[in-house]
Amino acid sequence: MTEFSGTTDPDRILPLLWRHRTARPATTGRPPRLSVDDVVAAGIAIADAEGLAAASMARVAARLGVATMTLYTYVPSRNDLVELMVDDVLGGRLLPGPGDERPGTWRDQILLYADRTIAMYRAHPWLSHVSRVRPPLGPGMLRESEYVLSTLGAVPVERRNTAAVTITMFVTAAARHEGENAQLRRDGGQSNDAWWGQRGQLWEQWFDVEQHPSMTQLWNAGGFDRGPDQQAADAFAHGLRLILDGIERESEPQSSDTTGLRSSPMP
Amino acid sequence: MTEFSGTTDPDRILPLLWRHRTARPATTGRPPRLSVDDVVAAGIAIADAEGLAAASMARVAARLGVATMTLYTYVPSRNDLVELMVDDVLGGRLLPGPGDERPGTWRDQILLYADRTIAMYRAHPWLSHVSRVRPPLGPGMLRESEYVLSTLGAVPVERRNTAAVTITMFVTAAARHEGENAQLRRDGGQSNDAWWGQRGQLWEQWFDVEQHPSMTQLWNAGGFDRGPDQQAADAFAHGLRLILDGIERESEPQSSDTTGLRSSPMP
DNA sequence: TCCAGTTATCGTAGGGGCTACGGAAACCCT
DNA sequence: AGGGTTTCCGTAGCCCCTACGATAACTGGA
Repeated sequence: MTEFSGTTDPDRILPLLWRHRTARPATTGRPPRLSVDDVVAAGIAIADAEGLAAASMARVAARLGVATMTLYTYVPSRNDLVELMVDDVLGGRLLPGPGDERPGTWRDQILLYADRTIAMYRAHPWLSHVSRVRPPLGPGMLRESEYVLSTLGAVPVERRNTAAVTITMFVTAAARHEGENAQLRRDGGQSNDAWWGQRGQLWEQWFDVEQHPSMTQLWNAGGFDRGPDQQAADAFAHGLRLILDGIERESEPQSSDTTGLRSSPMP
Repeated sequence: MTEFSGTTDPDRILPLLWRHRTARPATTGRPPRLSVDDVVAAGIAIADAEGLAAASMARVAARLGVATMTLYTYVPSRNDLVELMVDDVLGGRLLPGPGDERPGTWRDQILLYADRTIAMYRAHPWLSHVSRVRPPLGPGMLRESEYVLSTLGAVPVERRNTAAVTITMFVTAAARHEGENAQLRRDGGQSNDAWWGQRGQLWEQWFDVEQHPSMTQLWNAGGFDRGPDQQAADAFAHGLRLILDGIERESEPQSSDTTGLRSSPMP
């Protein structure tokens, strides 16, 4: 199940997210053995390998060779540590910023965003455990917002943000699904297909054909022949295409395709 | 953050999900003080009021007036308890089954599904903490699958399941978002808008205008005037409409709207 | 040299959580 | 009344987060 985050103090977490150097590096006092980046990197490494729950304060500290309580010098709480880990990984997609090279059409730009996001959730499945409703307001998250919006210059401003949020929500949901899948596969040592196979008794022993005629009909027609992972992939590709088609259609000023989103590169 | 579930034994959880009465109610031995339904109901009540984490074995047992370990007579583990809670709540939507009355058009049938699902996540925000990649294979979950598929009779069988999964994934993601929102609002005693307001310093102190031209431009054009909750609602309505439009369009045999999905009621 | 002053390190302890194990309790039937 | 069976639950082990306070390590000035 998913951890959420408790309330965090914006006055503490924002400077951390942006790696604010408190005036000068502080010339007095005992010098630190670690940095915030060290702690975040250790947390990510453990979470990547064994899941977010394994990235406990004790485990992270052990990996860094310090006592558990030492971490609290660098990070206010475990929740804040997770938030830092998330923003770090979000930024790790290296989505093109202003001036950077990028694909020519807005569609390919969105597909780049989608691909990198899915890859990110595959590489860091623990991301799926973190809600993104109130995301970390750090450079990684803002870079995503900027990139997605920058691909939608041809959408009228009144509708542009709705389009961006629609795309972001859909892609994030699909990636989260994929990440949950990867995590379950690793933790249980069992693929999704194997999991379903192990539950074959459902159909013979518990499934009621009378109550589920549409499923039965589709089953007999071979509609479930593709495994659950393929189904999810199909649905993602299909849904994204429908959404992009719709946005494109709604952005055409009249009915022709001489202007508007259709294959318009970034200005 | 989100809890996931560990591996569960299908031979134990499936009979529980379907509330298998082990042959006869067992006439010998000490009679039980509770039922599985009691335990599940208590878990749901606590989770509804205080979140999934609060629904610990100790808290559930206390609410039922028994010792903690007593629960393990009814339920193999806390993970299994959560799975039972989920299937119970999924079934609680009471989506129309075969023969039950339902809206006339497939679109309205899908909207019924979407509305009830969102309402479910609002009423039981803890659902957002549970992955639905390997869902509980109980009556509640199957009822959902049957209903969604039953609305798509006009989609060609080869594409029907993809359409169903696309819709389900999108609606579930939106509902999960809404549930996370409700949970954060309750736990932090703070609305989403208030949360953003509290972080106003982001824009003055940390935000880099040079690096985020598209955001800045849209901000100045009033593109962010609607708060985050309204944006999410807009995106959900918009995305669902685009997906349903696309499915409808792809299901029209030719180009006219005399047959196909367009306003075709269930057979 | 030595001593504040300052910052980092971390041991202890308190409050929760899940659940394996095994003994006690409660009931039916003979 | 006694045996068989099922439920009930106290104990204890292991893990997690973090408040608090004592201690260590370093700088700069006297």
